[in-house]
Amino acid sequence: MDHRPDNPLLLMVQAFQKQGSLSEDDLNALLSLPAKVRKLEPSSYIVREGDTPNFCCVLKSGLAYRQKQTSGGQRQIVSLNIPGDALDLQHLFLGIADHSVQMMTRGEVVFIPMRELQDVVSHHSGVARAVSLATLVEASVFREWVLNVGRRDARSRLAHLLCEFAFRMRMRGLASGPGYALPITQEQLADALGLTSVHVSRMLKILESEGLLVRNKRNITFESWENLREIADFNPRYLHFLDS
Amino acid sequence: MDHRPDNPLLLMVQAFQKQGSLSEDDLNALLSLPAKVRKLEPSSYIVREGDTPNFCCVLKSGLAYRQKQTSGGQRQIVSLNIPGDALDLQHLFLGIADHSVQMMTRGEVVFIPMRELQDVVSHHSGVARAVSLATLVEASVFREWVLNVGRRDARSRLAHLLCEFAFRMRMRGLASGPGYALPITQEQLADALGLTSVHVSRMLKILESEGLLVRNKRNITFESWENLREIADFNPRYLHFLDS
DNA sequence: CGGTGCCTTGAGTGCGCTCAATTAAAGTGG
DNA sequence: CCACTTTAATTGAGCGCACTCAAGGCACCG
Repeated sequence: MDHRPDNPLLLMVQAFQKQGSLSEDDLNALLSLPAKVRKLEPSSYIVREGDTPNFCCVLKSGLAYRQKQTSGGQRQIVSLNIPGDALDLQHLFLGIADHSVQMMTRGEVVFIPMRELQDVVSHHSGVARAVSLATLVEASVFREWVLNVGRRDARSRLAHLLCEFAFRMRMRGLASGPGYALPITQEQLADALGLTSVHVSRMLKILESEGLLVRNKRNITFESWENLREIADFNPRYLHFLDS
Repeated sequence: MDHRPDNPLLLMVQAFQKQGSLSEDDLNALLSLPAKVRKLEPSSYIVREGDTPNFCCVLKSGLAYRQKQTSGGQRQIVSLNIPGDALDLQHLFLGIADHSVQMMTRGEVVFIPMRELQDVVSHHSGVARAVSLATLVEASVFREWVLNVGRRDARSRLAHLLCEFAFRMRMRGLASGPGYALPITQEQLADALGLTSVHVSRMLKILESEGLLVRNKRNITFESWENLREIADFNPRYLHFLDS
């Protein structure tokens, strides 16, 4: 049992606990998992499409993303990940990675041997439940992204991503004030939105000129969360925060 | 135990078995679930966004889809479902529905009381595994859709959807020849692709004029699967068919 | 101090949209 | 079975959102 506040899996476990109940036993099993922490540089790969990973990993600090590419090399970021997120739970049951996982910024990743995690999952129904819940919420976010990319114009689409990011950071207790750092290049933002970086630049300028946010280097401050939420058409229901 | 060939859950169970191993015990538990079959008309709702369903359902015949809408009423179809698909496994763990499930065509749906299914899942690890696998494959499809809608042009995007549909039908043994019925309106196709029905009509015409497919009412025949696959940039890896 | 990466801005283009009219097909009821 | 209604598909004309290409600015870093 390892409840030390610096346990590398603590953030993930806290995230699990916010969503559902873990027994004392589940909790200990998770926190006792053998875990190796590695510091990684921006854009280093954690999983490559085509791999069959023998580990699962959890983001401890920094930001990561998952991406797919067309055969023509067009990139689409399909997920942004913040500290506490499990980065590849799918490999517990799926063999071959269908997409790549990469660091967005410098940060730390916790690697857990697949076998050990599988054991814990199969012997602790509370953990199994938490893992299922996490993957289902993730799937819900994918659906919202399909809607976002498919049906919202560039301005709303960008605003939606900003709202989602802020909301998730707050859900996890990683942001408090009206602003947050967004250490993402506009090109990455564009790849997450199905846009070009040029257009993202223009849209950010527009949002700023509308008084919805203020930029300072890569820090973003929301000037009017309600107005931004409105034009983003952001409804956090799909994040399933506490709907048991 | 109910192995009769007309068991309404047979198709789903067969789909599970193709992906992984179910023990005799798992199998019997699934096939013995109380299940109520209902015939439904096109566009009737199975789940509405905001509901908290107390059942899980499986498509027995016909086609269904899942959709989300922007506050402005723009519709995005996020998933097409074929016979044997579970339509709302997410509600096993998530309370409030974040999207709607609707019939595309006339068809039959099997309703399973949530409680009973939860019991089977928690007492049969093979079933739990199969359910996890199914939801993870589903999530993988969502990711591919984000890529499809975000980064492919209209022609490839449409071709990709056609390829995916054909491939999945074949995976499940529901199509054999070079063609298949596609009982979907062009407007629904458009809503699945983030396009307008007008443009879908034009793209279908182009694909036909390129000799890639032939249309006859709503039947589509592939004239050149390889060429269509190429311009669709379709790689079935993301469907995780038999990669254990 | 030059190099490099990222962002910004302008000018011009084009893919997919809107609006609208027409045709074709599928139901529906007498 | 045929007249009528409704729904779906096609086609044209024109527009606009987001793209491409390219130049220039700014910040960070060796």
